[in-house]
Amino acid sequence: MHVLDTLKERGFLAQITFEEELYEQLKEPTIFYIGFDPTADSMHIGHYIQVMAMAHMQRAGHRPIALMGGGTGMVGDPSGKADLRKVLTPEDIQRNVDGIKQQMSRFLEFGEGKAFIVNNADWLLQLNYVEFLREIGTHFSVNQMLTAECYKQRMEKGLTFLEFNYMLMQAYDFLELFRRYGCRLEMGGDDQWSNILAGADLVRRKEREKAFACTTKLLLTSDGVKMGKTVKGALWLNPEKTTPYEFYQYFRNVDDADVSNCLALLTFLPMDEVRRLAALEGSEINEAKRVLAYEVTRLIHGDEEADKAKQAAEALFSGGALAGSVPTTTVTAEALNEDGRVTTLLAQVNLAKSRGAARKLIEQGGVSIGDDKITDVDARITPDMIPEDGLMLRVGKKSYHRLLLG
RNA sequence: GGAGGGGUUCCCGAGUGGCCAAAGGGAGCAGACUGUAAAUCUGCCGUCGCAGACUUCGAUGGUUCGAAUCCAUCCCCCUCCA
Repeated sequence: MHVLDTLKERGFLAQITFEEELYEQLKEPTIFYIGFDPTADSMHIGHYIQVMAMAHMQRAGHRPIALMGGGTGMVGDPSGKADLRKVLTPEDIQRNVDGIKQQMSRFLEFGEGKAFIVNNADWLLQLNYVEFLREIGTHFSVNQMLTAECYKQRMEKGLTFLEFNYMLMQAYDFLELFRRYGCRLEMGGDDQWSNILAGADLVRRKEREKAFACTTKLLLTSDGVKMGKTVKGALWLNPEKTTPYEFYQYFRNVDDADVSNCLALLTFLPMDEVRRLAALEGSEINEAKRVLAYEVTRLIHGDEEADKAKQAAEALFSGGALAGSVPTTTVTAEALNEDGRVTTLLAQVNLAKSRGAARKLIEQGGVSIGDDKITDVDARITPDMIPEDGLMLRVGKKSYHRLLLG
């Protein structure tokens, strides 16, 4: 199956340039790239979808370049953004690049003739302003740029010249990657369409060679909101930022309408299987959600963590035995004797933001100890209440924390 | 550079001297109902908290018994003109 058809079938593709020609091009091994801004030391779920697209491409015999935006990061992409990004130090960027590369290596093969990483700081930071204007600037029409969708929002709010240049820099990246490595295709999120298109155009104009652009759909919920937002912020791939259990639960709880899309985009399950699972109705769709949550967790955190998360979830929600992956805190008898109030403990283990918040949760009937709902705001936990295998604190239906006596 | 209009709690947006921790909506959290879903209904929703206390309305000063609201200066944004 042609890789474009694979990507289409799974719902990755949003826009493509010269579709026919690109089909032909991809019949041969092709070097392509996707850019990532190394603004954090971990990817989140939005990046992950890009990496999945890269993985599909690599499996089809193409060679991925992951471009780190160490240089463009110093300017900041204004597309859809409200504020300037802060400038990162070279050390920050290196650390972030390392973190991201490590996460990517689960999905991409790096090495000789395989995927590789480059940083656009290597060429962008030493550009000469006048030379750049004369070589690149002449190819951009301000009139056209101003009509680009990605600047629309900023045209109403205000756009600085600094950010206005972002498009030129990103376009220049493509040209540079073409010159250095013969890269012919840039992929990216659909919000990058204008920027990506500008790059492909630039290569065609400067080099009179074929260059292509295609964008992937953004991971949106069926309401059109960006997916991957949690109480704590983004849904990160780094287990220290988002635990495998939280990660599992996020997908276990997706909206019915989003199951099909997530399965296709975020897992490698064959499409026949995806269609079968997505067709399940009523409460049966929970089966599909279990598969989704398990598969995605497994791909990102490995079999072992996925098993733990799954077991923990099943144990908690079907009232079975305690499992290993629930967040746990060990408390001493002395500490409990001194202040064993439930409000204090909830705040301590982060199930509630503060004692005041904990108090409100209890007042609303949202807190349980073991299987008993608490109604008394001043309830206490004493050392003898904690059994050998721990005492389960619960807020709402989905947040658990186990107390051990130590 | 000139003229006018703005900056309010996570977001949108009311509030023009005490009744304002600040309407309304959205988001979020909790409860009921469910399928660990959605929709709906209910409660919470600045911080810490038993009461109560403390800090917010672009910034800094001032007027006043009392300011998000009045005055001065400054910063930022928008519109029109140059």
